[in-house]
Amino acid sequence: MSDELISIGAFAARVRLSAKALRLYGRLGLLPPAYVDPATGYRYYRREQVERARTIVHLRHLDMPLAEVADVVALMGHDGPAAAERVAAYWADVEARLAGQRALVDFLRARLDGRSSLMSERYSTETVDVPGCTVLTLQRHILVGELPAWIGTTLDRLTAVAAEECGGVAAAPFVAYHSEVSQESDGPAEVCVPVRDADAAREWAARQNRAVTVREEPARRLAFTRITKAEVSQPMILNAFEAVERWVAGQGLRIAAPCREVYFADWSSAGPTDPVCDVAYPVEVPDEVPA
Amino acid sequence: MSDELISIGAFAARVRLSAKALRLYGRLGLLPPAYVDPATGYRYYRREQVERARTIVHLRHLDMPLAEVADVVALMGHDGPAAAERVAAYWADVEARLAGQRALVDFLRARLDGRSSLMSERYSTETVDVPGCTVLTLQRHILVGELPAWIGTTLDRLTAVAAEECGGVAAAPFVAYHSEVSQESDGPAEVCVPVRDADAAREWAARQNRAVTVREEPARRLAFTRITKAEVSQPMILNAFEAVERWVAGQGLRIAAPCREVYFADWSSAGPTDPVCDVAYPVEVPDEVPA
DNA sequence: ACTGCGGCTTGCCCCAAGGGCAAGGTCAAC
DNA sequence: GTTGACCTTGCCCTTGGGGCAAGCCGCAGT
Repeated sequence: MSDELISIGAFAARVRLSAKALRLYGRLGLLPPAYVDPATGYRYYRREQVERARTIVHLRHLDMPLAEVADVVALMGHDGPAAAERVAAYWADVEARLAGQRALVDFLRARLDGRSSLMSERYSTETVDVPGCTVLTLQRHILVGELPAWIGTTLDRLTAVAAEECGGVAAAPFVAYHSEVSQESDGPAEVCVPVRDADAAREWAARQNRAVTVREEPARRLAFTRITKAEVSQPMILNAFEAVERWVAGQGLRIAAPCREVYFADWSSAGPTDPVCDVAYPVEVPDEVPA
Repeated sequence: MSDELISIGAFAARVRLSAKALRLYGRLGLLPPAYVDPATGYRYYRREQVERARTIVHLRHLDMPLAEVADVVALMGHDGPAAAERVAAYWADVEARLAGQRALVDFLRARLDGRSSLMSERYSTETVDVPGCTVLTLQRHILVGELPAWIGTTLDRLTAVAAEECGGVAAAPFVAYHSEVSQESDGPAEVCVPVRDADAAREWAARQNRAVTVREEPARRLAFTRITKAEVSQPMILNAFEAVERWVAGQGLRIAAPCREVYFADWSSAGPTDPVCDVAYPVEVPDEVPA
């Protein structure tokens, strides 16, 4: 009762796929034909393969990549619940990405509508000169979704190292957004913690042979605006960056280095309306410019 | 103050794009450099272009295709609210697609979990022989999202034509899912309305020169299960199709033609729990098979 | 002025997930 | 035996870039 072979066209119609897609899935081992005529190369399928094919179709309708589809259908054969969980995990990722995109839609609509001109008045900007220092840094390419978590854990780690090995934290830690030239979705971000004992830091870094490096951060003049914990989130924080940038342009100043977020307060003990962070752009100091 | 030219690398860092992407956007006219050195081909941008570039970046983060991004930024210059509305419309489309995918996730998880084996008992399947008839048909490639609306309006139109021009509706209208060989996302669907006066139908169709055609539908033996109005929706209806298919396979029968939905009740007056539709597969009649 | 290094240019090939078409071999019905 | 529908492989096309090579360019140090 199951020994009937179905040609690729008939099978394609049954599972609502194109023959081309079936050939692709066969090549990838995702859904190999039950039998291939060695003389003619004709592919033949069996009725039992319909279920697997339909599952693949459904997963593709969720825009799941074929590589992940392959994992799910491999699981499906012997561990249905695990396969179901894999699908759930995939979809949770999608929903998470979507939450960010939804916020971005609101932000963009407001901006395009011209309503954001009101917002720029909320961000009062001023400048401050900060001395140079030695910083412990960790840099990484990262997507917006993981940024907050990564910043949190990395700040904690580097702060602990600074306290134990480098004479303590010398000033407020900050995150610089380099984005030197390439970016995959969000350019390289760099967590920086100023330390008191530069030599100890360099020694420690040499011993560790890790991604953590030590460098000199020059003295800067920063144009900055202070924001609350609630405002430190995508895409709200973009308003702050834009406001500072507009202010800098309006003052006739020039941006000298990548933008940064300076975390001067303790994150975990702050409430949503407490100021915790300065959104800053280093600007050129006139004296620095050669006459 | 705005006459400073920014090299592509510096500009890329400012707006968090790759130089490659900037070159692409320039070629597409989306964000052409303010100046291109005719001798060296070097591209230079201006600070004023940062806003446009950032908008493009945000729109791309929404996975908006560049062609549509081009429309939005073109609008942005002179009609902000229109641009904002375009973004809103785009996002509404995304959310609509997502609603369907969410339902599909639930369906798939249940199926992979093995919970759907219980469901197959809900669908009691039987067979019925229906006589051949002449049908007025309209066929179209369509995506799942538009299916219900298209079926509704097309059924109404063809039913009206059948009543006025073809001696009336001879039997329950149905929708056949051909999916002959190609499908873009959901294969060709065909709305069929049986008519009493075959000759009048053929004449009418010839006069109309439209997409509506007339054909003979042979006598069929249908394996079917009856579902309620609430169950006629993606992806719930898939359970019914699968149940029928399993029943057919279990009986040792063979599917003879594409599956169909037979609408035997008045759609608009039916409540959610009223049966309105038979989900059916034509099966081979043993006598038809040559000895 | 020379030299080096990093930035910039174009051009080519690569990815997913197939669609479309061409040239040719096969199957099944008449 | 022939026709027409079906199947095969192979090639180029899509979107939105990434990566790399070869070769120019600009700026800083000497």
